[in-house]
Amino acid sequence: MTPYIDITKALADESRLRVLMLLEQGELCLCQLIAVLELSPSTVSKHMSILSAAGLITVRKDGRWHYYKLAGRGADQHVRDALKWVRVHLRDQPQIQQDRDALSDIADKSLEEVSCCYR
Amino acid sequence: MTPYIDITKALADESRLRVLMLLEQGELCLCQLIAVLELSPSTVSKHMSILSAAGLITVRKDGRWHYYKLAGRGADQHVRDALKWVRVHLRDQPQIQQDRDALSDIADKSLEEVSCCYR
DNA sequence: CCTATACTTCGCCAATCAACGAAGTATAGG
DNA sequence: CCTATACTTCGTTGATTGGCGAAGTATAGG
Repeated sequence: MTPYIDITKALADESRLRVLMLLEQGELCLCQLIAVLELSPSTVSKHMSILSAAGLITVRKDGRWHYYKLAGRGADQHVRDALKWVRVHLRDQPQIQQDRDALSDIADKSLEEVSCCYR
Repeated sequence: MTPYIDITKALADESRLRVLMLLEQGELCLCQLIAVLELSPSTVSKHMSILSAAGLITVRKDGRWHYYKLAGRGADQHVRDALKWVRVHLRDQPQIQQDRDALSDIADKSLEEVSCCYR
């Protein structure tokens, strides 16, 4: 049952659900998630490793930047169904809308500008 | 987001997932769940209150016996979709099959006989 | 190389959680 | 009433978890 419990545990945290909904907008790099969630780099990084271990997201590393996106076509059906539940049911939550707004404020900026969270 | 997080948290525990799959077989009373899970009455009772608070199950009290069943037609769509994910993806897990076997061993017995777990 | 920087890992802390047994509640049956 | 019993609530304990900052890793750009 471990892979299934990894998924339900990964989903059992508000910050991680917010991340998954943010990734609906497309691939994002860690510093952008940090900027929206307003959590420390180490905390967000840990969240991403939990989501990744559960198979819910994948990582692409391009130089110094790590880009995360939702698991897609290649993922197991139970992963895709779990993501669908999140997508369908959290869609209209105020917090999610607020995060989307915060993300679009960041969208204009360059990653160098966003990653000021490290300084 | 609270009602959604209540659901994901409720699902983020192996014993509770086992309970939900047991309830696929139909309404069960606490002593039967205790017998299959082999956990203490107080622990199982707490699990049931978490599942109930999340809206995943309902309770019917008949005298001394408390019967639990999965939330059905009347439940919110997010609850029903969550239960569907559990049902579809845990169906073939060895632990779940094992629990079903243990339950069918109990099925013949009267509740009075099963509830010996209290003595 | 060397520095700056994007991210990860580690160690710590406070909060939460699953488990239990003991005590409490409620109901069935004398 | 009174007892037995099915379940819940409470208090405790050990384990897990989310958060952070400090230290470590890896890459881009001089």
